[in-house]
Amino acid sequence: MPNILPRSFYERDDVVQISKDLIGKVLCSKIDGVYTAGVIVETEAYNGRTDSACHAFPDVRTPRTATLYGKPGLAYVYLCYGIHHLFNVVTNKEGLADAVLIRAVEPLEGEELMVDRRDKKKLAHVITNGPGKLSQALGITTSLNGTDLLGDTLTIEERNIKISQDDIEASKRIGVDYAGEDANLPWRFTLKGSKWVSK
DNA sequence: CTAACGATTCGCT
DNA sequence: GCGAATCGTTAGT
Repeated sequence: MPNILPRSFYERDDVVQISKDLIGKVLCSKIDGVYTAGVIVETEAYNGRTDSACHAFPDVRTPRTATLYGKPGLAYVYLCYGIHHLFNVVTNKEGLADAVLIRAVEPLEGEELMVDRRDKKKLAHVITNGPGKLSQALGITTSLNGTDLLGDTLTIEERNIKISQDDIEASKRIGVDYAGEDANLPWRFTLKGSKWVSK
């Protein structure tokens, strides 16, 4: 029996804390009947009310951001640069647009399928060390936007991988320079020493 | 309806 | 290191 994280995990009001807690958890996908999974090693926090790097800032509802305002534990997937599917987890209470971007995972199950989806020959860090890359490796596309992570297509599970708080490193977020002051917030979290994080 | 642009990646120099 | 690829979303005409 998989140990799926409960809704209450996502419903907490501190999106930064949730981002840290997600390091070491396992992201699983079952697409077209095939299963892949990876350990989350890199995340970023986005706050819809105080953070100008967030799509929903300053608390604007648009067709795209509707998912961010949905209930905690939903997947928010959107297309970036017309090419890349980026995967986020919706957190906080319904009506509050907070989310955690998953930026990198360490392949755990279905490695061959991930390599295949990425059109590569063998397993290497380039397979999943970026938000667009891991989405492709796990088979995540915008058609999964709004999927409940407590269902059976996409889940995040606790597999008792021990992560010490000392092993989590905070740094500036990537690719959000346009956000001015908020671009300097130390809201990116990586697993220290992991070769699977993005550069 | 039109135009500008992005929470990126990849290939070439 | 630099620039193109590529298209949905958004805001403005």
